[in-house]
Amino acid sequence: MDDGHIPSSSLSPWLPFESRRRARDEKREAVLRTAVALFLEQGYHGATLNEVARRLNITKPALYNYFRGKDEILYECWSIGNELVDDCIAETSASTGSGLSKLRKLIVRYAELMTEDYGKSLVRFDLRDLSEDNRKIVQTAKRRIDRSFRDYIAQGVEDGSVKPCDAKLAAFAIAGSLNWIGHWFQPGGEMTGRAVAEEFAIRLTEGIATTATRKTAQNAAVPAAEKADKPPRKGNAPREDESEHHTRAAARAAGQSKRARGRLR
Amino acid sequence: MDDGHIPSSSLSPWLPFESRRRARDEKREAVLRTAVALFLEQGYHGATLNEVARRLNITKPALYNYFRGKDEILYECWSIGNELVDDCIAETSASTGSGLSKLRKLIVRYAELMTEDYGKSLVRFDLRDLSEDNRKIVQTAKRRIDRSFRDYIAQGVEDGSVKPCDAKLAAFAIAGSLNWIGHWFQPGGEMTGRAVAEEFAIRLTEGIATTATRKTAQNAAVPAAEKADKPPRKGNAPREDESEHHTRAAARAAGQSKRARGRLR
DNA sequence: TCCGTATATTACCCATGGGTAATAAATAGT
DNA sequence: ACTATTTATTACCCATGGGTAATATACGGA
Repeated sequence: MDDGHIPSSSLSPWLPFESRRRARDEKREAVLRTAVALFLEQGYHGATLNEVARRLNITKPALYNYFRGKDEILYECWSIGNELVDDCIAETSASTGSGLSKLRKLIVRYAELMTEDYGKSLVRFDLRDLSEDNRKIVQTAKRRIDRSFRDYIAQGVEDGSVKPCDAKLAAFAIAGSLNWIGHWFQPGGEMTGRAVAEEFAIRLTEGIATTATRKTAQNAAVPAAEKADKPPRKGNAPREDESEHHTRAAARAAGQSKRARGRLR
Repeated sequence: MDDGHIPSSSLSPWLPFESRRRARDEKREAVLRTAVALFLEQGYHGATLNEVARRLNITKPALYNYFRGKDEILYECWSIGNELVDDCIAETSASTGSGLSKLRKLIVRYAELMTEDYGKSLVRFDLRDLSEDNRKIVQTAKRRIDRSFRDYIAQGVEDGSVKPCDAKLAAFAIAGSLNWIGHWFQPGGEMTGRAVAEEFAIRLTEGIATTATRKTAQNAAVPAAEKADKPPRKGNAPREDESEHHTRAAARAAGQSKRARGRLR
């Protein structure tokens, strides 16, 4: 095909034919930045390592100095996104306030993440393209994220900031809206990622909050806990959560160690 | 690999080695049913035509009697899903009631679709795997779906059944939750597709509805034009949608013609 | 200046799987 | 029964792209 792509020398540590003495990690990250952008642009299967390399002014085999293979690059992209989510969760958990307040904080942060490349990689990449081991790590981490949403909702129900509701379904509904941002948002539109995030934080909690948040008023009349026709479902554990043991620390540690170096000579 | 898959003779018109005299269309549809299931199960790129054929007790080249290639099979799967959505929209548009009422109807139908294979194909398949022409068709259809959501919301704002809000963002939020169902729902869980659909119809409109509707199934919530913030424009009777009935038949017919036969000899 | 290590390049391999040609078997019409 | 048409099979082609081996070049330290 035509090589209509600009070498983008400013983004690549590999200057076309000059001194190449950058640090190793810097190069690794440059590969990932390029890869995640290309994967999002053309799809994992549509993107080739040759193209990744070309955009970095190097050749394909050079990539193997940093990664074991294509699927590992995919995993590393996802892993960075996951670390960013972990940060969101950590910050949110550390904050004080009602369950609703925490939920809103998490929504804002998570939503904004979905407008960025690494955030998108969390929801646009296919688990089945990963190796068995990495797939398990990802699945575990995804459950953890889901659990955070559920926990905040459940917490909100307890402290009265959230109307009684099925935490699981409510979390799915919220996460669905947020994850979808990663599919339709692209920078350069009418709204910034931040604006979308804040709007969503309001919109997605309007339905379940006990307190009105919109100045558009007109709602009022939202009693705290009127209808409890949805009993809490005690002791009916969802079958999908089985191995939640090692969550954050383990996932991160595993990720880090696994992401050590590319080739083992 | 192991061929651990059951021939599922009951689902395939091609009995292992017996009389094969089924009608052509029946076979075409059997291919699509098998393909959509496999694509969802293993991903489009992970699934091979050999495997599709194997599950139907035939061989790969036989598929080419019905389709031009793999990407066309993908498109046809998507196309069936799209017809189902068109039906949802047509039925909803044909109904009378407030914008909110129509929105809820559409949500219920659309959500339930997302729990079925052909519905999932609408949101799980990657547009970039389609040919140029088919991709454009899909994109256009997707915009049409998005427009339906927006229109109902806007209509609801006008007739007072929906709080004033950004119709575009609200539609994205709702569609996101619904589309996400296609990613997490799998039959055999605790809830049926129908139950999820109805719960979502309530939850997703709780935030924007002017009337509180908790757990009253989907009664046609009468807007009750008491809120004078946005006067309900008298003389704006529930828009008499000129019979959309043709939409369904026409779309299906068009679809049929377009996906007439596979090979042109 | 020389050497060892890290990093890049050129030139390959080759498994995979979509797609096709030649051909055989089944089916329908007369 | 004979023939034309449809529909299936066997046996292949081959482009693609991930991955590797051999080798060259740059760098950093003594």
